[in-house]
Amino acid sequence: MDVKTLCLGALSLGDATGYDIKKLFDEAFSHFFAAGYGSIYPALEKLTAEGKVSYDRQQQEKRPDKKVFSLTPAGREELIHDLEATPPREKVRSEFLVLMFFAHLLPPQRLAEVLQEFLDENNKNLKMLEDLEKGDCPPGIKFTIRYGLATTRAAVECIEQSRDALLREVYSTQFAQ
Amino acid sequence: MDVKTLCLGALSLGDATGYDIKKLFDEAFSHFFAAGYGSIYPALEKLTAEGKVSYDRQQQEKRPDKKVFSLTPAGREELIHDLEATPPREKVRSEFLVLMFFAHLLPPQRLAEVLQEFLDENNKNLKMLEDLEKGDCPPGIKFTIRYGLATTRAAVECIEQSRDALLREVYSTQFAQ
DNA sequence: TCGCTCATGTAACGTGTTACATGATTAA
DNA sequence: TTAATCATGTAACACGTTACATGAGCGA
Repeated sequence: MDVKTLCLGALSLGDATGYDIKKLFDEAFSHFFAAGYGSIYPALEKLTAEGKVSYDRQQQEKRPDKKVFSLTPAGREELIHDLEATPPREKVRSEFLVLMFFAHLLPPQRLAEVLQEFLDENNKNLKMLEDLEKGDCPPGIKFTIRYGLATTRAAVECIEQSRDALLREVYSTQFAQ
Repeated sequence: MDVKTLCLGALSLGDATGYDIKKLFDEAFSHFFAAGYGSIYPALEKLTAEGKVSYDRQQQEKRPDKKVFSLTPAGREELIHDLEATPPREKVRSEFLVLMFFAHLLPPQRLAEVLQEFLDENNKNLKMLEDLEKGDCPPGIKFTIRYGLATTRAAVECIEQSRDALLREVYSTQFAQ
């Protein structure tokens, strides 16, 4: 599953421009899939070439032209087949946990900063998810929001509970060096 | 931060072969960073060329030769500088949540399977983490284990609580199509 | 006037994935 | 006899990231 599939998915919710799709990645998809313009626009181009999406060029006053993309029937089929064939995986790449793993190699002040920054980041994400939760949406989408809330809250609680002890212990134990 | 940095980190725990390092990725690092032989061996080669690791070739009876790598002083410095310069990010790529987001496009049976498979996978990871938790290790490492346990348990609970309602609701609501 | 929103895209680069290739030993 | 463990590596490919390039309108 790649950015192309997610673009098909985005368009299954309604017609959209590349710009609109990017916003979807930054909002509704943000806690489980990332993509930037550099992968979205080429993906839409490939999908167009494959006949899985089509677009309508719309001229605008005082704005650059828009390409409003729509899913074609072939695109909808492709999306459904992709989804059916995708095993439910989850891959985390956490630079935060790498830093924690090697916490004893960081200067104490930096370790404290790292914990605070990560906590702030998570709280920001929590706010975004809480806002999303208020909206009305299909049960599948609602589920992704609740899942994000549950795991992020668990992360925040875990850090808040361990932080002080961690800062004290890391530099007093002699495992390192 | 890339596989090279993680290899330096692995070697900061003690000398090791590429094969040993792969095991570390599959065990202690597995819930926050992935790497296969195809990225580990080339990383060790580059680090050798840069003078950040060195190796001792050990002949073995009935086994292929081993290259036992060690961190050089330059490598240890590089590791520390890398860690200090790394912002605490976390990136999730969850094909599972993509499937949930578009749950209404999956056949009911497949949706049930997907939920079960993902739950099984998480329970397997929980067991691995629970085993790791029993061992004695530095506080930073202990923290990564507890963090993994906390977030994975939250995920499992969230799925168990929502699963039945989700399976019922997804196909009865009319948001889709 | 500063920064944000709208709007599209390219090109170079870095990185990682996958499959392949080899092969003996050992425990079930 | 099957699968797992030990042990190393390569090559092609896919994919995504980053930085760059452009530019008007609008609200604070």
